[in-house]
Amino acid sequence: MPELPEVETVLSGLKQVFLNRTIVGVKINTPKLRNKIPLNLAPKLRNAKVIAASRRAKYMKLDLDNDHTLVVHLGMSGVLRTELANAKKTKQTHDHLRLTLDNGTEIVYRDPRRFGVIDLVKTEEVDNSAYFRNLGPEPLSRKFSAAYLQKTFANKTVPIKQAIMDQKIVVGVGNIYASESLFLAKIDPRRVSKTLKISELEQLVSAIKKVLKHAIKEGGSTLRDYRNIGGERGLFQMHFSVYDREGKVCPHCTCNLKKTGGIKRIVQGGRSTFYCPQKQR
DNA sequence: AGTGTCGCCTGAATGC
DNA sequence: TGCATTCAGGCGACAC
Repeated sequence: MPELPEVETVLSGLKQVFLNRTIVGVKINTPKLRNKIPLNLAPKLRNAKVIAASRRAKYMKLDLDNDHTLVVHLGMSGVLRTELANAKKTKQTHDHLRLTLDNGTEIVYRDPRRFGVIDLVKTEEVDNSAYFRNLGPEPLSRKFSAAYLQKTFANKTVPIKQAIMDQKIVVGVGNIYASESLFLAKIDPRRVSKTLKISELEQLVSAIKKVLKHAIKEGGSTLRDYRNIGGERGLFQMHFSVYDREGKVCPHCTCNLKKTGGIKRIVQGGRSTFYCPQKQR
């Protein structure tokens, strides 16, 4: 669920409450997420101070002052949020982890579908861990360029929509932003990756960067579960051109909706794709 | 090696 | 109203 813009938004909130704070309390309610929360998590977190926080792909990394790094992935339905110590509690059915900081702030990890990850890795080993070892470049870095995609796509027969969601090719782009970026780049999501011309790859790279930056500015997209650390919704869903808009017109549309049927929904790799057959070729 | 399918989980929306 | 079915933003394990 949460893609790069949502994770980036959560991270910036986490930095504000977490950095240079010491964890004084750890409570694990459900150890079984995508992986099991490790047994040494609670003792290692207790009395540790968070000295740095960063994002890689859709993962957050919280570096502690004891040479360990807390790795967090929100999966499909994960929410991290702060609660004041005495605030009225909402239902806690899926609150899997609860951290208490030295100023009384509580941070709760809630994840109904339990596809998320909470793990603890030695800081010096984290970038070589299974989570990070095989990831492609960050989409907002210079390494993610048309030339890079041209090389990477040389023999790729998968549809372009699936290729840009492949975290080995480029990280952070999930189902929503893949559809939105392809619309902005005017590229049909079904196109075989290796058939894209360099000019199209340039459009695509620039569209992905633009869409992600815009979404970060809007605090991400909230369809259902996603919230930032203060419990607020993202706003980028107001700016969707095609995602979740089957049968509607796309922005600046001049076609006859009755004739064309508007935005189309198809399934690729088991996931919904939305696109405009008139504008995307 | 590259590609396609399945399953992990729960909850909300939809259909009968 | 109640029950069954479908779908959801991710990702890794498989089989071919």
